[in-house]
Amino acid sequence: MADRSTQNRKTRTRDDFLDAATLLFAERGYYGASLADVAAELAVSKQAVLHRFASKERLYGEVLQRTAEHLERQFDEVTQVEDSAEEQLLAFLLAVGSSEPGSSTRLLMRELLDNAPRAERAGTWYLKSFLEGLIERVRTVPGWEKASRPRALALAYQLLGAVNYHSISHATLKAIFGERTYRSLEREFPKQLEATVRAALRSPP
Amino acid sequence: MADRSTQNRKTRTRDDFLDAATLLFAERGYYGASLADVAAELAVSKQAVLHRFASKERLYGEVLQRTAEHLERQFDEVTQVEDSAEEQLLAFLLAVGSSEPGSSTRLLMRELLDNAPRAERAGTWYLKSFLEGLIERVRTVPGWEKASRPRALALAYQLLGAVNYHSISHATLKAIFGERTYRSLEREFPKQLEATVRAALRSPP
DNA sequence: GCACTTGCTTACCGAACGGTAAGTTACCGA
DNA sequence: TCGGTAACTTACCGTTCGGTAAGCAAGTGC
Repeated sequence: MADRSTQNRKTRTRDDFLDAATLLFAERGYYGASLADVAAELAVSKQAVLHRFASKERLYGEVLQRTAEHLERQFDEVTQVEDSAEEQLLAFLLAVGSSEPGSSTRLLMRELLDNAPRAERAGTWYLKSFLEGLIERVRTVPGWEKASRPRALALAYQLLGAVNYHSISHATLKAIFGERTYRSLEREFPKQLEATVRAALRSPP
Repeated sequence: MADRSTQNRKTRTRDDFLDAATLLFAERGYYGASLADVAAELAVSKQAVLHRFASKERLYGEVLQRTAEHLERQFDEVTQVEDSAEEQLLAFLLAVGSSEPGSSTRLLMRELLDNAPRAERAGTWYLKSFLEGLIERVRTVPGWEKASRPRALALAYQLLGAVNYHSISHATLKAIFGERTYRSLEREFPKQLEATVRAALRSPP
C-alpha cells in the first residue's frame, strides 16, 4: 500500500478515480460528464485521468464493469443469508431500492438507455450473469418451478423496474409533489413494494 | 395551412422539427443529441432550428411538454373506454408498454434521470397532473378506496416502473440474450404484466 | 409596388470537448 | 547512485458545441 502520510504525497488510487467517475456518469450520463469534470472532482488535471485510463470510453467501461460486479455481489450476499427464495428476492429488491442516489441503479439505468446507439458493451455481459441469477431464483419460488425461463425473466424484469424506476426519480418526485408528500411516499414505498413483490410471486402462471 | 405544392417550397412545419427532436432526445439524451443532429435529420441548417426555437433548452422544453401531453391523452382515452378501474389501469399499462421505441417512454425516463442537475423543468408540471390521474384511478379500485394517496402513488409508480423499465431495454436485452430468447420474452412480458398488475391491485393495503 | 414578415442561409465566434506530446517530480529496486 | 517507472503537469491541437450577426428569397398586406 502506498505511503500516503508523507507530506506532499497526494496520489489518488485507482478507486478514487472510479468513484468520482461513477458518480458523475450516474448523475449526468456518458455525454453529460466530461473528463474535465472527473478531474476537477479529484483536483487533478484532465490528463491525469487520461494517464490512468487511456480514453473516456475505457474509463466508462471500467466504471460499468465495477458497478455490475457490485450489484451482483449485493445479490450474492442476500441469497446466502435469507432462507426462502421469496425472502431472498424481497430482501434484494428492498436493498437495491434503498441504496444511495448516484449509485449503481442510476448508472445501469442509463446504460440501458444509452446502449442502443453504441452497440454492445462490456458491462452487458456482467448484467447477463446477474439476470440469469435472478431467473434461477424466481424459479425456485413455490409455484414457479415449471415457469418458462422467459416468463421468469419477465417477472424479474418487472420487479426490477418497479424498484429501479422509483429510485431514479427522487429529485423529480420531490419537485412535483413537494417535500411533505415526497417523504410520505418514501415511507410508503417499501411497504407497497413488499406487497407488490409478494403478490406477484404468489400468483404463479 | 402553408402551400407546400409550389415548387421549391420546402418549409418544415413546427411539428416536423419537434418530431425529429423528440426522436433524437429520446435516443441519445439532452447532451447526446446536438442541434446539428436535429438539423441534419430535416436536411436544414443548424440555424434553422435556432430560428424556430430560440435555444436548445427551449426546444427540449417544448419536446418534453408535447410528450407529456401525449401520454396524458393516451391515459384519458383508455379511462373513457374501459369499464372498471382495474381494467383501465391494465389497458393503459399494456398500451404504454407496447408503444414503439424512441417514443415518450424513453424520453420521460431520461427526464427522470437528467432532471436532477438542471433543477425544475416545465415538463415536470405536466407529469404531475398525469400522476394525479393515476393516483385517483388506483383509489377507485375495490379495496383501495381507503388507501392513502402516497400509498396509491407508490403502487402506481411501481407499475409504471415495471412496464417502462422493460420498454427501454429492448436493445440491451436483445444483446444479452440473443434474438430467440428476446422474442420469447416479448411474448411473455404482456402476460406476466397482466398477472403482476392484477395481483398487486387485488392485494390492497 | 413596396414595406414587412417568415423561414431560412452562410459566415462566424468563443468555449468546451477528447486526445497527443513532452516535460517534471517522486519514489523504488539493483 | 543511477535507471526506470508511476503519477502526474503544462502546452497544445483539431473538432464540435450552442449561439450571434447579417443577409436573402419568397410570400403577404396595404
